[in-house]
Amino acid sequence: MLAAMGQAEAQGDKEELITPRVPEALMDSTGFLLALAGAESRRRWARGLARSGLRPAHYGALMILQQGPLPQQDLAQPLGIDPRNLVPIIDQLEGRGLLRRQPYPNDRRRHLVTLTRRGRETLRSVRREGERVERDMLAPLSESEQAALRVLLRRLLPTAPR
Amino acid sequence: MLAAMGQAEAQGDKEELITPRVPEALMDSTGFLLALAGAESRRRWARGLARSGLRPAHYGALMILQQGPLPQQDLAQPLGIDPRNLVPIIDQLEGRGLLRRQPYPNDRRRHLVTLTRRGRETLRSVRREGERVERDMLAPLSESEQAALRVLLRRLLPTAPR
DNA sequence: TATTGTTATACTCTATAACTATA
DNA sequence: TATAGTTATAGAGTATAACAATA
Repeated sequence: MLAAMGQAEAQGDKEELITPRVPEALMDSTGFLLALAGAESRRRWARGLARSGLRPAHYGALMILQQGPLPQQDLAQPLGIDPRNLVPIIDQLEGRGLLRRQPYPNDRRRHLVTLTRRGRETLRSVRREGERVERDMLAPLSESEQAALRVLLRRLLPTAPR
Repeated sequence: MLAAMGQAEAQGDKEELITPRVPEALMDSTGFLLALAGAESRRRWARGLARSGLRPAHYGALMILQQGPLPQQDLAQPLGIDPRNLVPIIDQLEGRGLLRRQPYPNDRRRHLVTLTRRGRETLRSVRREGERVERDMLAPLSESEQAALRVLLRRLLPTAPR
């Protein structure tokens, strides 16, 4: 069935000779599907956050800092953001009073990034929106399928090199 | 266990009081995991293709056109690329002689994009590299897990709105 | 010498608006 | 009136190079 569609390069004789087919070639590539689904997820997230004036990277940073203060390196790494690109993100969040750079105890090179009270409040409301976006995106999958997907992705990610 | 880590905002007394923890909050969000894994996949693809002077979008376009000529709209859609952003991609590929714009039979607005012989040859070699990248990226998963992931992603994607 | 945070910069990606030619 | 392709442009994301302060 897949082999049957061949090259189809010679153009025939009828009208509508080209019907847009499902791109089997790409659909068989898990890597490409991942990139596609990731872009889609990012797009939806960006749209959902736009109202609050935040972008996906801001959201990610706030989410992680929820668990406690971190130096910028340790914040950048799990976000998949390069430390130098994180600088303006932190700047913006600090400018809005959602977090603070503080001195790191025994190492004056580092800054300890800490959520402010206002940052925690903002996060709470923005989180609800994030959950809505996620529910929408994952709607085609059943609960158990969503769980399976999450497990697979978690096993996939830790290996990701910088 | 999760609740036990609390806010940890007050700084204590010992050295190394902050240990970079796994970001549980984000790891529970399938949407964010998707975006992360997608970005990683894209990054690896970009690196692997760099030698041939191609980028992920080029690769995707060539892969799809393998199945036969298409008008630009029908090429853009499955790639998740906006038609206007596809224009320069097609330009570049055409400039390298990997494909051609041709007249579309009964509708002079459209261009039928067709792989050239050289395009097919290039694709063959680039494909091998792509498969290597994918193998690397998916290495943490077993064969059957990779298949499961592919199935889930395929079910997830068709709904994706533009 | 190596590491943390930073700047400057360039290139890619994605999106907003609007135009041309065809239908 | 609507659609396919296109242009111009701006903003966000990502990467290359290099630097200052500190370890």
